[in-house]
Amino acid sequence: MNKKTKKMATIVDVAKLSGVSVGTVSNVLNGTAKVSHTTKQKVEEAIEALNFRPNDMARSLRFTKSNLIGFLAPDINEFYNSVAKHFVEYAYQSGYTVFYSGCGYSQERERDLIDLLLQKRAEVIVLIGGNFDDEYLCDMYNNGAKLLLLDRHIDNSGIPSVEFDNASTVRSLVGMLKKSGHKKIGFMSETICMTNLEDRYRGYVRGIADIRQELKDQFIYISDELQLNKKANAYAAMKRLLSTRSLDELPDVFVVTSDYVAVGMMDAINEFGLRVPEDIGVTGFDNSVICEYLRPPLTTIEQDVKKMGEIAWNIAADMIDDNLKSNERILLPQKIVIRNSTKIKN
Amino acid sequence: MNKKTKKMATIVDVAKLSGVSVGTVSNVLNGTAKVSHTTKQKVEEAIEALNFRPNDMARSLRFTKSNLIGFLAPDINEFYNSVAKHFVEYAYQSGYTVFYSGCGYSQERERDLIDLLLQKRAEVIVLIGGNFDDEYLCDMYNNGAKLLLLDRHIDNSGIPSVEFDNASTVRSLVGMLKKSGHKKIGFMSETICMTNLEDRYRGYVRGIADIRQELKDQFIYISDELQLNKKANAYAAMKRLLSTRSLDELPDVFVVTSDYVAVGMMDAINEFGLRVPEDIGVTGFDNSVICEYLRPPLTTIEQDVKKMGEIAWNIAADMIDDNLKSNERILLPQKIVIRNSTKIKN
DNA sequence: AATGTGAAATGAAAGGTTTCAAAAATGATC
DNA sequence: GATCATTTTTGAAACCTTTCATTTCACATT
Repeated sequence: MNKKTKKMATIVDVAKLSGVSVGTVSNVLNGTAKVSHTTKQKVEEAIEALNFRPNDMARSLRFTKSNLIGFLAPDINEFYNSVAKHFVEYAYQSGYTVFYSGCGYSQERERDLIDLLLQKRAEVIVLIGGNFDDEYLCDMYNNGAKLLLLDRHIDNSGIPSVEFDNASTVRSLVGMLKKSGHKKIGFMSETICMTNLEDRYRGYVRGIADIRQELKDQFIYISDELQLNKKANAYAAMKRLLSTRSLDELPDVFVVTSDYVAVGMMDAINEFGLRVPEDIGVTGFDNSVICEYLRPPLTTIEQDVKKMGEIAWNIAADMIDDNLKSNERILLPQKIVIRNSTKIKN
Repeated sequence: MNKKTKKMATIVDVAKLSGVSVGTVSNVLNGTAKVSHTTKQKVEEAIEALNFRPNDMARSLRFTKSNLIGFLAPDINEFYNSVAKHFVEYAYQSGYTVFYSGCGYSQERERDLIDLLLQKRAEVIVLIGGNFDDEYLCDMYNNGAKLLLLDRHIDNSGIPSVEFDNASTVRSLVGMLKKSGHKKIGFMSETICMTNLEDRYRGYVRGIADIRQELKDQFIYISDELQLNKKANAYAAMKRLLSTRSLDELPDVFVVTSDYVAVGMMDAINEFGLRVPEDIGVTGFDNSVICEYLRPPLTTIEQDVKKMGEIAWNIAADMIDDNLKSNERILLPQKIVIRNSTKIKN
């Protein structure tokens, strides 16, 4: 039994059925002008009878206003979801609809979606994380597109952004690790393809300087294999490290730029019969749900996703009203969550 | 420095700038008719110069086709996200845009969003899980709205659905638990407010019958406090159970309808100095990422979210084409993932 | 030079709304 | 019942596309 597409009633149908003009129907719909009680009733009955709902495309066209916000992430994952969730909440309360989509880490897809959003006349496009095509973005921006960057920025582009203060946080993390008994502090990250990773690395470098140590190449492990499938690839990478080097050639703690990379590393460390944190400590990034359930629980960096969502919306709202005071660049603090995957200060 | 909203160029602007008619511009845009090489070039230059992008609202209006699919979930969480992600992937490949949103567990919000989607003339509205207002849904459906239910169904409504075979799976889970040495099998769930929970409960009842046991009220714990904040509330509930009853008045294993409820329970059990699974075993539902990292790792039910996304899209596509053969109701198998939170058969 | 042909370009209508100036209806007043 | 003031209602224009029946153009044939 097929379900046939029935064309929805239009305002004209409603007008005909209730015997008034379309203008009047529109008026009762939007309360834009006084309508006599009896007329109003007739119209409402007709609307009910025809199950009429105003066509949003026609309305938006008429208003030249889409009420649409785009929210693009490289992927649908825990961190991006939480930010999106809060952002959407605020937007919803202000009567905006958010189109939230991942891009599957494909630059082509990203451009496709931005284009789609531009065609849909999205009023702001929010881009969180990822390695979008900077040049394309600047082009769009200079052509009048309203862009907002989250968890990344583009130097000298004028595009507003909301970020976490990765550099400062990692810098203090290094100091904290030193204080709690770690001697040789390493760094493990996927390829530095985003500004947040740049900042984390910069923070590491500063932190090492703070504690008067030399930056040692062999303590720094950066690889693009960690970009996708973080856990499995980190596991493999760590196994490789452990089998080619002796313990004292290795750091006794790693600052790691992702919780899931940390998880993979811990798996490998355990498999070699070594202990976390006594032999090698590990930290993560994001404070994902798993962190507290790992054995040992993972020391990590918590980011206030709700705050980010809220501030992002405030800026977006200002952009919509052409009310953005300046080319905002906002830095949000992070929080170091100390658990047992690193030595505890004694 | 404010960024002013600049009105985007229209097809008329392009036509003017390139000195041709709008019809011609449209033709080069869509390749709908032959356009001479020189004209085409002129038009393309103008498009480039004006950074023109066709207005999607106007197009959709003209076509009376939105290319939009709604995908509504009660909340943005791991399970719903994964299904949505795969669904979106397929939809994208077919040129459809998916509006994915959570409803914050509010029925009012659900209706609001369905209404919005109807106004946007979404071609299909997919509803996953949750306790949507059945009557409202049936009304909409009978008025011609194209609805697709995921992970739930409505009896005799004719609304197509894709579900997991919860009843069968839980039934065999009970059998398996018995075989591996558990004697007293309990059931813990949030209030049975969705058909998937009903089915899980039904499976439990059948499973108990299979192993020739009586259904015991005191082994069945169903409470609406487990609906939100699952982990924390399950922890509290389990603590209450453990402090008011002796071990032999309690089941020696619980079939639990959610991973996070199981997590909370395990926390409480540990706090009482009891062991999982020796004293009390626990199972979960969904195979969330945390499951394998819990100590002990959690026995749970894995659901093939990719398959569900794929089938859902196929049905949605058929609905769009008025091609749905019958009032489909599809049942997908689940997989029991045995880990150490339950005794292992010896 | 007139005719015929096929290719290219045009322009008005349609899609569903809202707006607003103008028209119509109502009611009060003399 | 004519006039004026007020309240309701109307209907066409506008928003930006696409479509398609016509028109125009360029060129070849007689």
